[in-house]
Amino acid sequence: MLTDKWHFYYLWFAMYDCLRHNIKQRVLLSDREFEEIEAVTTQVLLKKKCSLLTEGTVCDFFAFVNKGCLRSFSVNGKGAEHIVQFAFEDNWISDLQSYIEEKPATLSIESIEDSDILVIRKEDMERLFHSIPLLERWMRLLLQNAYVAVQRRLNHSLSIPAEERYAALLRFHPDIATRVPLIHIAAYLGITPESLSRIRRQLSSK
Amino acid sequence: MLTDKWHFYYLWFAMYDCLRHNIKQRVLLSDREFEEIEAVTTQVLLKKKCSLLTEGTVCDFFAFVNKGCLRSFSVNGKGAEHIVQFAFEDNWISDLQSYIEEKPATLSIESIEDSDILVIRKEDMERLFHSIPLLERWMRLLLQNAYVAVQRRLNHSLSIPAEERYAALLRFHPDIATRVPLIHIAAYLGITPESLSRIRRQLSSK
DNA sequence: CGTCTATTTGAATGTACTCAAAAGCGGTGG
DNA sequence: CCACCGCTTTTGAGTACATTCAAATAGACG
Repeated sequence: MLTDKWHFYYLWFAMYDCLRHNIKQRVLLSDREFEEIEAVTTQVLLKKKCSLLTEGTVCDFFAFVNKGCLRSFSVNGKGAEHIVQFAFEDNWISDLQSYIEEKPATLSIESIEDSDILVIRKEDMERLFHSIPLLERWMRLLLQNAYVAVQRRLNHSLSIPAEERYAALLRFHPDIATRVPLIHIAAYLGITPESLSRIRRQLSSK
Repeated sequence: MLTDKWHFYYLWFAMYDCLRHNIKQRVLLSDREFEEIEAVTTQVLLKKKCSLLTEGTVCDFFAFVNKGCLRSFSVNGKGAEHIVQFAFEDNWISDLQSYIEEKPATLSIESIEDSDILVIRKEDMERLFHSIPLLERWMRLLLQNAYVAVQRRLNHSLSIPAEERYAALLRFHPDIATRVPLIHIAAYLGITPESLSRIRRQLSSK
């Protein structure tokens, strides 16, 4: 999972820039508080197609993507994968259900590209909640956002056809088509790779 | 929306029992704190098929269902309804997106049965967050749950066929088939009423 | 350059949809 | 209390669209 030869280089003071910026969007913390958070983060450098979480183990962490791209997914009885979330730069990813209930994860998390991740363990997170009460609010806001996003996605998956959903996805993430293999986007949209391929042809002929 | 002739009768001390019980599941509050919450709740008695929130108005409240059943739904361009949530007794409902961002709601909320609702307005809620810090945690936990639930539903809607999703819904809410019209359950599952009717026939022949 | 995987294409199949009509059910007023 | 009306649910037939399976092509990587 960890690699020694690697191509992300950070000046010591730049490694947490993205994380700080991300947290600042929701709550205002002091430098000391940021340092407290940074003290409990672990950097994980993942090569493409490496696993950060495997179904069946308890997910005891939150991961922040500094660089690269991860996906969380479940595998059904017939071996088909269903993608719950893509996490690009500046996004958080976890198996919340497993994290909260401390039960074996039903999701797996894997890198799609070589990725640079910051991980915070649950026990550290809980400690942070006590020493930095504002983080409770931060977490609430993060969850609110995540909830609204997944609800919108559910609604769309029920109400609009796959072709439009794909077009909307492209509008929101213009680079997803080049960065993420078609097979994963299909698994995200809930259709077969063949169908998505045909949808692409249709869209490009317009 | 409000009705004068009505068939829910409460002893003064029983009206908030269900609400207290619901909050106690997540955080431990003092009687004084409960009273503070109760002081800002408004009881709303809704007849069947009455509206609590209409698409386009800002949703500035959280509603708790004491008795009865509500649904939140969106209407797409072609007039088709898609149900986001059913809220039975002991459940919360709102248009979180509208509530959070204070923008016009994309959802509507309506009663399915005669219902007894407790409403808390956002401004009061924010005040409560300040005077009862534990409520911040309560809200976080509520959101965590809601998030996990909607994510599971999204995952199921992508990965398992409507027939199994309906069977699972019945296992979780055995009374939904009698309390909620087929047409709404179909709108919840994302299929046509005709298809759900055929699914019912198949299931009952087993 | 060759192998392995991802993507595209084609044809046949099946499932869910639409449209139309009949049956069932609940509520209302005579 | 019963007859009627409107709405919900069921049933049927034809259709459209996504899927499956199979094969060809294109791309990525050592």
